[in-house]
Amino acid sequence: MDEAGSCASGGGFRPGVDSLDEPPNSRIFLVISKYTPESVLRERFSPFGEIQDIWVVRDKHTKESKGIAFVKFARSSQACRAMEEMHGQCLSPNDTKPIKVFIAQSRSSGSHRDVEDEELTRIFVMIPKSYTEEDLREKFKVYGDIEYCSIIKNKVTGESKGLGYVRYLKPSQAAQAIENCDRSFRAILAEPKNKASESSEQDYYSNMRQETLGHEPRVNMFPFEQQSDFSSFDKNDNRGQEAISKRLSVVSRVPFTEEQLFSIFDIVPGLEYCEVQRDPYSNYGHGVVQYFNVASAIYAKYKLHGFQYPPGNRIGVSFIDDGSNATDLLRKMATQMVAAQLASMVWNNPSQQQFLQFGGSSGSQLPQIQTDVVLPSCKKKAPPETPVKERLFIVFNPHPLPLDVLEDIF
DNA sequence: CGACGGGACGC
DNA sequence: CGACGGGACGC
Repeated sequence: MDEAGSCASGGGFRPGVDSLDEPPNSRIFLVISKYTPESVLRERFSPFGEIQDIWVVRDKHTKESKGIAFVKFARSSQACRAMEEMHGQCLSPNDTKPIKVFIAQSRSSGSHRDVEDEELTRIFVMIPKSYTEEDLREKFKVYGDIEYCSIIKNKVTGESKGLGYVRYLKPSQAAQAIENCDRSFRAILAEPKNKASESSEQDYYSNMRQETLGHEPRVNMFPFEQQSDFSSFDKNDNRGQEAISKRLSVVSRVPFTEEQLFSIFDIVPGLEYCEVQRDPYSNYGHGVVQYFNVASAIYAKYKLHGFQYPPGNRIGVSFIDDGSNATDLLRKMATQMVAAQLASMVWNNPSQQQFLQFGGSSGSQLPQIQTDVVLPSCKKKAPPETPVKERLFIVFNPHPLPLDVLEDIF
């Protein structure tokens, strides 16, 4: 019997009953080479925790691997850490493609959509009514980097309803909070607030492409006139509890270099500096960028949070609380000032114009698209019949950036 | 007598 | 492109 593999943790795991996803989000879904055997998976994934089951999916008749697998861990935090560290890795030196790792959809859900970090990083807790956001942060910061805390309050009296949210940067941090915080908090993963925007964000990229399809690159015309496009500010608004600052935290499932980070965030004028933070315990890309002013940072956050870089991989952008808490009024003012400031900054900055003209010119400098870039959502790639010259805006070696995406950013 | 269980975000 | 087997039974 395969005792070790299928029945560990004191008889807690019983194949047959639907303990496949107990506790929730403790199983990962892998896209691997067809030639990777189970033994390699066991070897590479056991460091993250107690493996309860490994299953390489095979064709029923030919028994050939379909290049996908499931690994069930005892705890969600183990599965999350395995995902964070192994996504994009090569399991063997002669593998041509890096693997993909996602939290598996629960078997009952029936969906095969990739589970996004958005759904795995926010927890919902019950707290004493006396708690402030700062109290909440103090209690939960031991489990990881908190993006923001919020408390549900009576809208008129302002009194707490004893319910709160904590958003972490990484899924494993939220999972650890749920697993390890005092039971009295009744911590669970929060349901994503807006289901609608979730599905629309899924097509964010392709929608943008459609809007601008057929346009010639307009390197000398910036669509600053249509400033009503700031509707995107509301979409990601965190209801006042996020800190506003010049500093932004950037996370990604795919690691990035300092040069890549710079290239992305230098799109928004006013970038002061950026740095990548090397986390030895995670393969996640993690970085910090700082702008000269709050307005640029706000603009960068709301334009680049959820931005796909490389295509198919969403980066997460959040403010780093530097203590200089901005009030709602300041936030609104800053938001309104952003446009005007940006306009002048762009026009006054020769390198920015040069940057655009360079991108809009010829296809002579097209680099190869790197094959080691993990693209979780391949369906979002440009259709092959589209002329490459019109589709790609090559500034970000090694990752090309579609021009329409750039247009939208500006 | 004596302390369980509940739970959702201003568009 | 890349999503679901195997094994077997108690209040």
